[in-house]
Amino acid sequence: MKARTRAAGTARSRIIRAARARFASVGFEGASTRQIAEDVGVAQSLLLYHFASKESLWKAVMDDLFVSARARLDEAERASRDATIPERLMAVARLIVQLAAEQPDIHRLMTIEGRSESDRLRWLVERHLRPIHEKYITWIRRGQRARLIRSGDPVLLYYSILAIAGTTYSLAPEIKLLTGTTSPPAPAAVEALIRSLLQIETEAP
Amino acid sequence: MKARTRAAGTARSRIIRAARARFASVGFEGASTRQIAEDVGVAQSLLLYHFASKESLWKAVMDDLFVSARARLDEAERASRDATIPERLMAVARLIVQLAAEQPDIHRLMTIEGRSESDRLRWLVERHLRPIHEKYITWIRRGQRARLIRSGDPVLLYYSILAIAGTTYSLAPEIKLLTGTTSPPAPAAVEALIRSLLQIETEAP
DNA sequence: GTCTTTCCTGATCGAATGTTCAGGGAAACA
DNA sequence: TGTTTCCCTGAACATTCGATCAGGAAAGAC
Repeated sequence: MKARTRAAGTARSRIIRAARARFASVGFEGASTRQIAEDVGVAQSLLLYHFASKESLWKAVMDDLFVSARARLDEAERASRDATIPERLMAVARLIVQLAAEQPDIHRLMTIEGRSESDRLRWLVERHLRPIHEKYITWIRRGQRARLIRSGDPVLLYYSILAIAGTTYSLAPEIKLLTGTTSPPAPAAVEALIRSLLQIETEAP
Repeated sequence: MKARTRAAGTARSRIIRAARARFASVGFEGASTRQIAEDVGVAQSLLLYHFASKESLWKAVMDDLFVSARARLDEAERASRDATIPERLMAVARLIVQLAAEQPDIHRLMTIEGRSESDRLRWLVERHLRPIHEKYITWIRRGQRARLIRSGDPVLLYYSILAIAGTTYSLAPEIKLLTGTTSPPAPAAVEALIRSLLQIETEAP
């Protein structure tokens, strides 16, 4: 039956999607494979058939996340190829805000893992984070040399961009409880904030 | 014996300190009472003698954290009583950065809890967050009316301050792995960034 | 048809989870 | 000197954890 094959084919990806949500909300240690399996509606042993271990599942979640994110980042870079460095950086920042708004899980997963020097963090840094981060930190440095971006530690500036973009959407539940606001800020507002932060002049019309 | 009484007196607070570290690094669900007890060097059943349950322990950790934080915030407010609104806000921001640098656990705990609408988050919002946040969001609004602070959603601005101050120090392990830098940015640098964000003019000398 | 491969389930393992409880031992009070 | 109160421990509880394994059902190859 074709439906069987298709259901089997999607089972793996549905597991990844459910696992991402669980890992993002309760962390790696807090998430249970049984819970994830129940979310998907399959047997718990199926998770360990598709992924050798809980840790393998976590890595698969991260790979899935970053493969698509990096593809879109590359696209944003190509599209802004002819712009100035600060505007290229803003193009990337815009996409980061957009990604954070679409999938707040990304920032949640990152902030959960980034706080203790674990083997998982080491894996994540070497496999995904370093290639991305180092490039944009270099961009910031170049923009600063040209006096088009505010001075200061480039790493601090870069992580501030991630922080603003991420927390705005990943802390939506907290903000909702606090203010009653159900709709999060528009990406354009967050982007404008980042522009203030970097002290990048708005382009002349 | 006096030493006995004193050791007993500190046992409770040592448990709170160890629990804070565990909750901050692996989250509520991921932390185990046995692990915490082992960190302190006491029997696991002692935790449930001092605190009725794991959740009570978590609440005690949060109370301990916010009682001292709010005391220092009040002090910062009093010390800047005669300044302008933006400068009062910056005085508070300076303290927030300082707190984040001293105890990155605070931001870790908050970002772990703030991402899912749980009973614990509801408790935290009503008991601690609302009284603090609403006040400063009002300050921002007043500063905006006087055109001394950049326009835009006050809640977004407020959470951006928290985000920059917090992630800078709570993601120290990630940044260390990425850059090799062992010493985190100076609080003054982070404060200057927040000033840019809010577009608050530096005081004339 | 049979054979092989792939996907998936149920039962089960030892270890670890939060919680309960009976009781020990030191200090405080009578 | 008893007696009560307060810290604290060790054993035990049922439940849940990640992981293993035998085997079944479906699809494709021959």
